[in-house]
Amino acid sequence: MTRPSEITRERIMKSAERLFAERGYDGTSIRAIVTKARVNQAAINYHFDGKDGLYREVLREAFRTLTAQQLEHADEMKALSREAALTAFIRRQLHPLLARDESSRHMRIFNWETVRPTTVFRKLLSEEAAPFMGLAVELVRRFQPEADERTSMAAAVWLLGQCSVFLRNREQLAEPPMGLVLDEAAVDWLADTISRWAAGGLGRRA
Amino acid sequence: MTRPSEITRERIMKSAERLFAERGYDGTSIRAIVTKARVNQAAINYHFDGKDGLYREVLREAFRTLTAQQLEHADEMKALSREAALTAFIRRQLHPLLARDESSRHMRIFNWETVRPTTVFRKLLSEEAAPFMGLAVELVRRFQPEADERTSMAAAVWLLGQCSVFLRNREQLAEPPMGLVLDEAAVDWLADTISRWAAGGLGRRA
DNA sequence: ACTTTTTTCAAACCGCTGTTTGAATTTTAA
DNA sequence: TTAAAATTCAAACAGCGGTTTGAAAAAAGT
Repeated sequence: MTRPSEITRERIMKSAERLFAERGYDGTSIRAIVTKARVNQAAINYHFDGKDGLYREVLREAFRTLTAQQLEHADEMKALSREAALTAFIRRQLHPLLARDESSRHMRIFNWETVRPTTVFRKLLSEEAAPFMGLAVELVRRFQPEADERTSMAAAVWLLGQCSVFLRNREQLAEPPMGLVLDEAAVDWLADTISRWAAGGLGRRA
Repeated sequence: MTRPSEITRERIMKSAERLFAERGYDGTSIRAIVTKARVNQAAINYHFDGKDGLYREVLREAFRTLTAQQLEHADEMKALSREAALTAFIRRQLHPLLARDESSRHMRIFNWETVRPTTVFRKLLSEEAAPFMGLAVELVRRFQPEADERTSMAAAVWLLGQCSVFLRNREQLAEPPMGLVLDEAAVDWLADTISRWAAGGLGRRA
């Protein structure tokens, strides 16, 4: 691997990540990417074997860093009470709301995939989502130790849905008739509130 | 209004609704629409003033029929207990899971909009979502009569999120590592389960 | 019956898409 | 220093996108 080629590779990846997050796969032209990255148009085909290949790389990277954020804290969560662990989990899920950083871009790329999943994405999910889902299932199991597998899985998905609806519709929620502006303080409040509601729901007998 | 022109209008609308639901706005070409509808290509520009105009019509229609489904039952819900009303509401929200009918297509069209809302959609939402959101807020208020406005709104969104995560990710959820196959029986179970969890969460002190 | 309006139609237009090409340039290795 | 490999580059290619056009056909009005 030579140095200069790595540089253009990185420039392309960075620009592509931003544009894919903003406009989605179809909405992003390779001309837009190479202009932003200030590299030649053919570079994408040379380094990534086409637009598909580039997208695959961006997707893998996004998935890796997003789930890593939760998996890193798996151990310390075991030391917490189930309520505290739940709050910590939800807070981390809501993290993309706090900053317009890498994590919020990655989240947006995923949102595009939920409407019409690419085969690349489907495969990625079925191969690598297990650890993350395991974490969520483990968490809800602490509230419902006697629940069967399907119930636990549904509860985990249910929990994630409570977060994703705020992540996904942030802009819409800020406007009327909702008027839910999610600034930093509001996100703190939201994380606590969701935790309480979720814990209340799971706490009762299933 | 002449009869034959109404017929081609309807054919275009029907085909467009299906294709927009399946592939989204950008993913649907007017050539695909006119082929499916078996009308001339220029008909879209003639009847709808372009692809944008056609999409606007489809969107309005989808929104109208979707929210109508809940609003129709607003009165009878007042006669039910809060728990029963919640279950009925959630069951109706999950209805697109039960049949591959109009409602599930309309839901898909909306899902496309959540990633990158069209200005048409933004306007539609801010103008016409109030009655529907009002219904949801009213419902959660029965569990938390003392809650402030922001909390009630957040609770309503929270509630909708618990449903939409299953609506949106149906296909993904069926595959490993989740393995949640949502057939008719499973949807019944899911509606009950979500209602119980949501009621449990809202029931406690906010 | 005839005129006017509405509606359909095939063809063309023009801009944008992802990819390919083959030569020029740079980097690496001997 | 020199030969080979890797990388960059501008240009062209082929196909699809939404829209426009102007004439033909059908329908409505008189």
